[in-house]
Amino acid sequence: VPYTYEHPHPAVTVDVVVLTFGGNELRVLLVRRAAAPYAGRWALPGGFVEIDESLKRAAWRELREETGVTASFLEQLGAFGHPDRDPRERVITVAYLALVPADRLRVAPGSDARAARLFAVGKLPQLAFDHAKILRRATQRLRERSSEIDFVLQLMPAEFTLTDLQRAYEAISGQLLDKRNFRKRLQGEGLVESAGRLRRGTAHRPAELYRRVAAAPRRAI
Amino acid sequence: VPYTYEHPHPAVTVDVVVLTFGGNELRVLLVRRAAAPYAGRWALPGGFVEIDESLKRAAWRELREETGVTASFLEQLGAFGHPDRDPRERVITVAYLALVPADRLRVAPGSDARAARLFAVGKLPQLAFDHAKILRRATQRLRERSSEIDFVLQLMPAEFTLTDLQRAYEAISGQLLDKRNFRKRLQGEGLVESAGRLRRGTAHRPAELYRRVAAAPRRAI
DNA sequence: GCAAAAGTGTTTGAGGTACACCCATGC
DNA sequence: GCATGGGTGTACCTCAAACACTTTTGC
Repeated sequence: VPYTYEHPHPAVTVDVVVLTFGGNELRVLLVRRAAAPYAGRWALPGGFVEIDESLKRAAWRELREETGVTASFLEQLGAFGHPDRDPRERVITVAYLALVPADRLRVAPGSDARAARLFAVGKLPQLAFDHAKILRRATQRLRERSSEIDFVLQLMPAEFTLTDLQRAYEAISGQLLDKRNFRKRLQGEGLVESAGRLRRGTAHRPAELYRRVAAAPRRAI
Repeated sequence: VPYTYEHPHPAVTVDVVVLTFGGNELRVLLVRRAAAPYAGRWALPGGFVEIDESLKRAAWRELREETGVTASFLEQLGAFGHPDRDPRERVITVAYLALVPADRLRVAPGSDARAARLFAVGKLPQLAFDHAKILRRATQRLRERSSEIDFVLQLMPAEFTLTDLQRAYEAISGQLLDKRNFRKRLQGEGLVESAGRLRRGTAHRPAELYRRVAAAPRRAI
């Protein structure tokens, strides 16, 4: 069934930058393209927006189809619409940033049997389309907002040590922090709480495990 | 000439939130819709993206067509794509924020003879589509970034007094500032310079006029 | 001379930054 | 017992906020 319009219409897609933190570095989820254009290249997961679904819902659906994950955090980065960013036809994409804790991310390619993998943000292969540009925007946004502690907390697994959290901060902001100052800052926020357990099995003093505080208690006036 | 596609394609528009400052309040440029839907309602200036122009260029073109102005500042706010935000067909819009100095804005409706007017952001008529939501996003963005002084400077005319500038700040941020602290802050930035003239004709001591410093001198490392 | 806005420095407090040592565990 | 990262408190410094009086003009 062909669809006809009086004026030319662009196609609209969503692309999702899925970031997580593991192995002491920031990682992004990429899928390998099977079809042309850019067959064989790595790309951000994404796809066409259905005609009756909202943009955010489309991003959420694509994310689930490709990763089986419901992101704890999903925010729009903006629209990218350079006229020849796709060689087939005019395609405008709306990019989203998803933050996913490492332990909730099962990189099992979804319905379409494409390869999917995590890459360290520092060591990327060449990407399809303008996805490198989109990814730069995503990491920039993350850096800008990394001072909001609960932003970075979205990347942490269910239980983590304060040193784990500090490493994530340092990787994102690109600068080293003082351990005592970092912990002092955390105390004031009340966004983490002790899990009451220790991480055993290390060749040194075991670290206390923490978890996110469930519902961010909004401060009253 | 009809255009046909295998899958349904949404229409894509740009809408521009043109903000300026005058009469001691923040103002937005609106146009009155001639045609259905929402005929007679006020709306943000905007229109369809041509098939071979970039999003920013489309925003820039629409802005010029409606106001005859080349904005000194134009930044994307994001995409708005709720499935039934337009009753005709699925329309996804990419919203832009434009900041224009009051003295450069000639509200002369462009080629299409629609009425165009400035409205105080505090006293708006009912708007077409989801434009109220887009406008809220715009003023929020402005507020968030009003701490960057050159952001607010984009709203000022060629020559202004320091009190004018302070009033603009206060209207945007919604809180009153201390005159001496405000001026102290400005000195450190080096973003304004004296125009060497005074604003005469007031019933009190005349104020010194200032202007923006031309090219923002990026600080060296 | 009176009303009205312009212009100008100092003090204080809060928050951020720098910094060093003992502790608990595995091997 | 030694190597390794975990955990803790204080001094200083910088920047933001509070605050009042004199000056210049038009009428």
